[in-house]
Formats: sequence, structure tokens, C-alpha cells
Amino acid sequence: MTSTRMAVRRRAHSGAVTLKDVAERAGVAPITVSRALNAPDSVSAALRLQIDEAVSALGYVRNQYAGALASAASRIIPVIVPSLSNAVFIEVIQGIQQVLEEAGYQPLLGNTQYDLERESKLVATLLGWSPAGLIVAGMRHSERTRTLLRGYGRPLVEIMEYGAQPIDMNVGLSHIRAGEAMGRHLIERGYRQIGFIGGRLKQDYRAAQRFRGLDNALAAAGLPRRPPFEHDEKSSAAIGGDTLMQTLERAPELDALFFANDDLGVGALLRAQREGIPVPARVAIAGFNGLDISALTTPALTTIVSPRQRIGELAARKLLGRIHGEKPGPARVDVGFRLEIRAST
Amino acid sequence: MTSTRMAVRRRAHSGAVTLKDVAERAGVAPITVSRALNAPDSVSAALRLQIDEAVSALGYVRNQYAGALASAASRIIPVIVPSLSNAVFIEVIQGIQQVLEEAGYQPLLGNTQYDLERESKLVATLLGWSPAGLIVAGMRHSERTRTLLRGYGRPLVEIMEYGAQPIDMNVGLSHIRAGEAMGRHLIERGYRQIGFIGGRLKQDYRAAQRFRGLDNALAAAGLPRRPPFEHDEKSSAAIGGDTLMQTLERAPELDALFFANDDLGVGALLRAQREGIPVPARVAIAGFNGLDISALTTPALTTIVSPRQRIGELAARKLLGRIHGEKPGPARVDVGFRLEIRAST
DNA sequence: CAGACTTATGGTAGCGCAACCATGATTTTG
DNA sequence: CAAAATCATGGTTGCGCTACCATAAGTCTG
Repeated sequence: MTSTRMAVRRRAHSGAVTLKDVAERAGVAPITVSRALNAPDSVSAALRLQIDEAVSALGYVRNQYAGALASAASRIIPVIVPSLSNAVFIEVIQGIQQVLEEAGYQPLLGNTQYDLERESKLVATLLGWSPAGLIVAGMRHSERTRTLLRGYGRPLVEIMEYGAQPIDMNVGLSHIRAGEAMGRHLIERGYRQIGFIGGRLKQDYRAAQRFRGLDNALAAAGLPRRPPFEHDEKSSAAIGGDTLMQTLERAPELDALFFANDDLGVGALLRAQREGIPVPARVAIAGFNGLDISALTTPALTTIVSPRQRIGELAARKLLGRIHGEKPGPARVDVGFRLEIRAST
Repeated sequence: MTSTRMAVRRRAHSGAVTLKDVAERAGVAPITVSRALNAPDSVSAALRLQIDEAVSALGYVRNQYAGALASAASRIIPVIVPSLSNAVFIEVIQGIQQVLEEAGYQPLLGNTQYDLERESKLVATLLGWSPAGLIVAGMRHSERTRTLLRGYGRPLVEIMEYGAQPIDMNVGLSHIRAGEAMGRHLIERGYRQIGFIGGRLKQDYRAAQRFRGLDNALAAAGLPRRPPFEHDEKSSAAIGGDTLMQTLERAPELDALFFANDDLGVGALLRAQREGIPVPARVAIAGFNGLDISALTTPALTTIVSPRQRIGELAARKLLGRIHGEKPGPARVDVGFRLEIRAST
């Protein structure tokens, strides 16, 4: 009876080549094949050769699900960023991807669209992949996200900003200090009416931190402080140009403008050029990020260079280090920034 | 004896909340919970409520591996691109990601770095995820890649270019025709000494196709044809500026330059401006892709706009359609392009 | 050279879920 | 109103791999 059932119940399987097939061809036990693939040193050279032959002859590809299920460990590393349309995150992802791929790990992309609710849902979903670790942009999370992440108990790196209370590890830079540095530079250059332009500062709170830095510098120098000139659209060069014009109309006394990022800054510069507004004579323009193109405009754009790709690489390295149980380095890394003074200020 | 063994052999499992835990709390069988989650309509409203309560009370997260292993089906869709440093692919990925995420599918990023060998390895690795479908940039693959893909037998979309022999489905545009269109435009405008500038054309064969298009147009018009001016570095605005200067020195007779992409074109334009080279009076400059910034330079850059995000969305939609067994649309979609004539030509 | 230790290989069970079949309850049909 | 059809739920098995333990063979020690 039982045997009948078993026969009947055989499930149509995927038809793919399995470990067992390889083992049969190589004349060894499946577990030996498993070892030959996962820890080659633990298998004799002779068997390893036979097994390698069988693997390539049959075109065997390891079933990731079975492996992950059996070992309760995966080589998945979710990377959660607020946006994909921003060149900055792309470069970070590039850095991460390069390091992870070399080590045989697979990044899983998650996009929160600057929404903490979405972030929380994303984290929950991505935890279903039993990740070996996680990389998350930013240090502001909903309480639920924090609970999930802390409860998960695997290595985690929060990136982009450098902050005091990382959940686990942290690789980034201080946007406040970057803003202060830019503020001090503008003040030193003799500008006295300095404004900040950025978009959606409640969501893009790192841009807001740069504003705060500028504001600190202005306060310290006893110069007039202004609320940021905020726009509602996604940052882009076109918006940078538009806001430049609007802002100069609304506040003609301004003699310097610090843009929240280089997309805006470059756009403003190109627009100024087109409109015949002399930069920096009429108004100085500064950006943030150090995109390649910022060096090529006329005048070139003063900006703060953030080591974006390096943040990604470093975060991935620290994560892998912890996953592999190496001795932990510092929990927090400040990658710093570089003020690049060019002709636009 | 057996029971002792069983007791001893219990494996330390992940400790996560499982379907069984939810089932116990809700007072139903595990399979019912499974159904409540995967096909809510097949379970009575009362039970569904109990189950939902138990799920959120316990913080249950579905184990992706167990599900995929049991059902021999996954919600993974690998996306294989030749580069991540290129804005073009980012936008494609964005389009894909958006559509897939809405439908509950997860893209897996693969980067071939324009290397067909790497592509083949990547495909093999990614097939280990039993993908529901695949998206691959380009239609040139090694024989091994083709064999793998054809053998896999699940929906596949080749994107970016529009070609005659897709393995399965195809969404893209004809780069040859785009090159021809740009060539005809330049000829019509009265330029007679037209050159092409691009990098690594053997690998970036889509750029080479754009050159071929230009060359066709020149041949048809009986105008002088030249081999492309090729550089060895990755395309960037800085390289665009450098190659502009070198090319004008080597071939001062040129009156128009078609750059393989907008990064190069914008860089050339900015450099011309800086060097005081009048565009288009001394030399006309054209690009390809239609990056936002190309509209903002002075003069604005004539370019060919490719619907990058749309390619991604469309590819993802067609893939999902096939995965869900909807009636197949056309196997090949030509998304076309738009010649954007601006002041630089 | 006996006993302890190391190394290479194998057997078995189980990871968590969904497919498959079974069953009992409910509804429909002639 | 009995038989058939439908529906909701459950029991059992297996997806393909690796953890755990067992075992046989080889190596070392004094």
C-alpha cells in the first residue's frame, strides 16, 4: 500500500541535473560531491577530478534553494537604497556589487523611494531570503524596521552617513560637517548672502543635514541665515536651472548658492551660462557629490567629493569580514569628504 | 534506537517562525496557512482572519528557499547587463525593477562587463536560482550561453537592440537605423566631413552599429567615409573632451562629429566651449541616448533619444505576461528612437 | 607495534514549504 | 430526496541539498 502511494505520489520534478546525478556518474556519494564543490580541500585530488569531470559533462548547476534551505545560510545580501535614479546610489551599488560578486555573494536590490514604511516592508520581505548580511542606506528607520533588523542578528552595515548609534556597523560621512566645510569656504571667499537649494528635504534628510551644516557655519560667522529654498521635484539638472532663476528673482540679494547636489548645481551653472548670469561674479554656485561632469563646466563647479564607490566597497568588505568571522574592525568608519574648490565660487 | 538517533540528530534550525508555528497558533493545518497566503480565495474568510492574526502576531516571514524548492518555481528574474557605470542601463534597470517589484518578483543583477565569457558564467550561476524568466542585454552571446538559455526553456527577453533572431523575445531599437538617421541629418545640414568617435567598439558592438549606420548614410550620399576614431577608455565626459581635441588635431578637415553616446558628446561640447571652439560653426557635435543634460548645454546637443526606461518596463511586462501564461504579443518589439535636433548641429 | 589521532568517505535525516491525493461537509441537480 | 458535484480542509511526501554522525583507512607517537 505504502509503496503504491509512493509510486503514485512521485512529483514531477524540475528535470534538472542534481547532485545525485553527478554523484552517480562520478561513482561517489552525493555528499562527497557536495564537499568537492563547497570545500575542495576536504576531498582527495583523484575524486575531485572525477567529480569535476562529471559536473561539466552533465552541466550541473547547484540548486541555490536546496542549498540554502539545508544549510540555513545563503549568499544573498540585500542592499536597500532610497532611490535608483540618483547617480550616487548607483556608484555605491557598483562598489558593493563588485566586491560581493568576487566573493560569490549575490546582492538583492531594494528601493524604498525615500519612504520609511516601504523600507520596513522591504526589510521584512528580504529577510525571507535568510540573508547572510544586509546593507542599508541611511540611519533613520521606523521602529518596526529597527526591531526586525536587530532581531535578525546578522551583520548589517548602515551606509552613506556617519552617525553615532549604528544598529551594527556604519560606513559613511558626516553630511553636517560637509555642509559646514562648504559654508566656511563660501564665507572665507567673502560671500555674505548665502542660500541653500534642495528638494524634499524631509525625506532626503541627508541633504537637510548639509543645509544644517551650512546654517551652523553662517551662525558661527554671524551672517544672515535663511530657510532652505525647497523644491518639490526630484533633483535634476533641469530643476537646478529652474530653481536658480526663481531663487535669484525671489531673493536677489543672494551672492552665493549651495545646491544640495551636483545634479542641481551643474544644471544651475549651465542655466546661468545660457542666461548670461556671470558666475561667480553675480552669484557663486556650489554643489555636493563630486560628479565627474562638475569638473568640466565653465566655470567648473565647486563641490564636495564623496567617495561613493569606496563606501560601497568598504561596506561590502566589512560585511564579508564579519560573515566570515574575521576579527572585527571598528564598528564605524568615517570615509570623509574632500572640498574641491573650483572657479564657480 | 531509531528514536534516540532522531532525538540526537535534530538539527539546530534557524529559529525563525515557520508555517507550522503559524498553523498551530491559528489552529489549522500548515497547508491551510500556505493556501491562505498564496491563494487567499481558496480559504474561508473566518480562517483567513485567524491566520492573518497569527501571521502578524508571530511576525512570520515566508522562507523563500523552502517555497521555491517545494514548488520548483521562483520569483527571481535575473537581469544581465554589460555595465553598471552607464546611466543607460541604470534607467533600464529602474524600469524593470519597478514593474517586477509591483508584481512581487525580485530582479537579480548580473554585470558582464562587456565580456561574453563572463556572461556565460553568470548565466550558469543565475540559472541555479530557477528563475521564472530572464532579461539579458544584447543579442550577441557565446554558443555556450545560447545553449544554456535555450535549454532552460523559460521566458527570456533580449533587450536594448532590435534584432532578427531573438532566442525568445526581444525589445529594443535598431542602432544601425539610429546611426543612419543621425548620418542623414548631418548630411542634410550640409556637413561633408563627418567622423565618428567611440570607445571599445569591439565590445560595445551597439555603438559599432551606430557607426555602421552613419557609414551607410555617408556611402549612400557619396561622401568620404572614415574608420571610427576609437579610444580605449570607458566612455565619460572627460574622455569626450579629450578625444574631441585629439581628433580635431589629427583630422582638422572634419566639420561634424557623431559621438557614440551623450557622455562623450556632452563632454566634447563642454570642452569646445572651454577651448573657444565654436559649435557648430567650426565643428558640429552630435550624441546618442538623450540624457537629460544634453538639452541643457550651450549649444544644446543634437542627439538620438532612446526610450530606456520604457525598454525596461516593456521587457518586464512581456516577461511577466508570458510567465503568467497570457496570450503572447509579438515576439519582437521595436521601441524606436527620436532624433532630437538641437543647436549643436 | 598497540593505541590514539587524523583523514577521507558515506548513510541518514531534516531544512520549510507546496504538490498531490484523500476526506468530510455542503451544495446542486434531476 | 438520493446521487453527484463542489468546496474547504487536512495528511503525507518529496523538492535537492547539507548537517550530523558513523566508519574505514591511514598516520603518528613513544
